Amino acid sequence: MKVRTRLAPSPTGDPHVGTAYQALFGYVWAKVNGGEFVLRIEDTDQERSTEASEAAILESLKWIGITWDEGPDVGGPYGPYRQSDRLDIYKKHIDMLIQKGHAYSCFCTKERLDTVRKKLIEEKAPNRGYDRKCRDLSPNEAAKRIAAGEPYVVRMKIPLEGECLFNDLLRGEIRKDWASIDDQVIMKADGFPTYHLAVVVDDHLMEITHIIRGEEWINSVPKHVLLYQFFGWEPPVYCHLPLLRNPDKSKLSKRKNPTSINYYRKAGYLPEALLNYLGMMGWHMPDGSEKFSVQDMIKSFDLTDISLGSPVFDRTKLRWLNGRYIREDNSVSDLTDKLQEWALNPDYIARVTAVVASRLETLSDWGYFTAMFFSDSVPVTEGLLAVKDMEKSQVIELLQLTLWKLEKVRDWNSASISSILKEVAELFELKLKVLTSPLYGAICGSKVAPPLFDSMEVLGSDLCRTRITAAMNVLGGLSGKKLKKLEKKYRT
RNA sequence: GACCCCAUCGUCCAAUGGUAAGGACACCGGCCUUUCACGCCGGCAAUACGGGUUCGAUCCCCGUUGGGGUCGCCA
Repeated sequence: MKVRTRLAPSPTGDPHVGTAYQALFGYVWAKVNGGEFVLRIEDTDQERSTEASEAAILESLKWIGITWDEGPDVGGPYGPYRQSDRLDIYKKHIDMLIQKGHAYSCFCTKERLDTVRKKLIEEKAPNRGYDRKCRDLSPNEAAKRIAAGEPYVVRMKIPLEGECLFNDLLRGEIRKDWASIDDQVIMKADGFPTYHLAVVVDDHLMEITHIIRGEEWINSVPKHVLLYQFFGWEPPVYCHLPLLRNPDKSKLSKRKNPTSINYYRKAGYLPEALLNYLGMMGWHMPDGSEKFSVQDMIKSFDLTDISLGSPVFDRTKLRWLNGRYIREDNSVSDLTDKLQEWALNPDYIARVTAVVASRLETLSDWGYFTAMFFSDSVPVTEGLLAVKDMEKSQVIELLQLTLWKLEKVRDWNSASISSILKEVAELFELKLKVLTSPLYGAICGSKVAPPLFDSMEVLGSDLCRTRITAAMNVLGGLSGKKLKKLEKKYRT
C-alpha cells in the first residue's frame, strides 16, 4: 500500500511553527516511502476559521519549503481538501451512525451542560463530562423534537465499560478505560461535524496510512478508533510526535515564545535553517551532523527513530544554526539577493521612507531613524516603558489588553491600529497619549520615533506583537493567575 | 482532581546489560585578530530517587518523584 501522510491545519490563527514541525515529519515520511503528502484544511469551526488564515498557512508552508501533492490549492483525486466543502460527506456518515444505533441526537442546551459540568467539578467527580441524558431517548421522540425545530447535536455512543487498546508507533500499546470518555459530539448544532468525526472520515476516504500529529491528540485516539470500528474501517498507523515546548517546559505558546512562522520570516531567519532546526527536535542524522537538508533527512529518516522527550524550542540554538547557513552557504552576492527579498526592496524601503521622510534633514538621517524597521527586537528598558503615576503592573495590563485587541485586527493598517488603541485608552479611561507612550518604547525602543501607528503598520503584526510581548517581559510579565483574571475582566 | 504520555549535562541530540557516559548550543578560559564576530584549542556540566532482575544496570521490571498533555457544540 502506498504511504500517504497528511497535514491537517485549522485556519484559525497565525501559521504555527508546530504546524511546520508536523508538516516536516509527515512530508519526509511520505517521501522516504515514495508516497504522497496531502494538505487538508480543517475549517469545521465556523466561528474562528478565516480565509486569511488559510492563505497565510499555505503561504508560510511554501516559504519554509514544504510542498504537498494534493491540497485545496492544487486539487487531487481525493478532494475536496477543505472540510467545509465536504459537509454532505460527513452528513451521510453521521446518518449512517445514527441508523446503526452508534450515535444519537442530543438536545441538551449549553447552559445545562455548563451547570452539569460545574456541579461535577464541585463534587470533585473523577469524570467531568456529559451525563448522557439524551442517550436513551427513543428515535421517534428525537425525530419529533427535530421536526419541531429544536436545536440539537449528534453524539457518539461510547461503551460504558471495558477498555480501549490501541497502538502508537512510538509508544507501543496504550490503554484507556471507556468509562473515562464522554459521549463525544460529532455533529454540532450548526450542522458542521466536529474534528473527531471529520478527521476519521477524511483520513479514511483519503487513504491516509500514517497519522503524524502532535501528542495532544493521544487522548482522543479511542474515540477515533471507535469510529473506525463503527464504520467497519481499518484504522491507520498512529504516530504522535512530542510537543514543542517553551523554555519553561510548557507547551509552546505565543505568550512565551514567538510561534508564528511569519515572525521568523520577518526576523530574518532562512527557511532552510528553521526547517533544519525543527528536524533536530526529536531526531538526529545517523552521523550526528546537525546541519542537514530535507533531502538529507529523506535519505536516512525513520519515524521510529524519533525520541519522545518533548524538546524545548531554543531560539538561541536556532539563531546559531541560522548563522551557519548564512555564512557557510551564502556568498556576499547571495546574501545581497536574500536581503533584497527580505526587506531591502523598493517596496519596503518606500513604505519605511514614507514614515520618516518629514524628519530627514540629511539623507543619512534615514539610517538613524529606520533601524527599528530592519531589526528583530529593539532595546527596551523599564524606564522606556514607564508611565507617569502608573504602577508597573498596570502598564503590563495595558500592554496585554492592547496585544489581545491587536490579535483580532483583520486589516493591519494605521487606521485600524489607531482605532484599536483608542478603544483600549477609553476602556482604561486614559488619554491616547498615555497609552501610546509605553508602546513607543516597546515597538521603537525609543521615546523619539516616527509616528506609532504608521510605524506599526509598516513593521507588520508579527514583529509588533513579539515586541509588545518582549516589553511585558521586561516589566516582569504576567503570572498565569493574573492573566486569567485579566482575561475574565476584559476579553470577550 | 481523574486519566494518558514522558524522564541522559541549563538546552538539543547520542551511547552500551560491562564506557573515562559522547557531540552541539549556551557559559567560562585561551589562541587568532585594529574591535567585534567567525574560526581554532581547552574547561564546566547529566544518567531524578528507591526497590528489584542480573556476576554486573543509565539501559529491563515495579514503585516514588518531577514535568507535560487531555478532560469544549476548539482544533
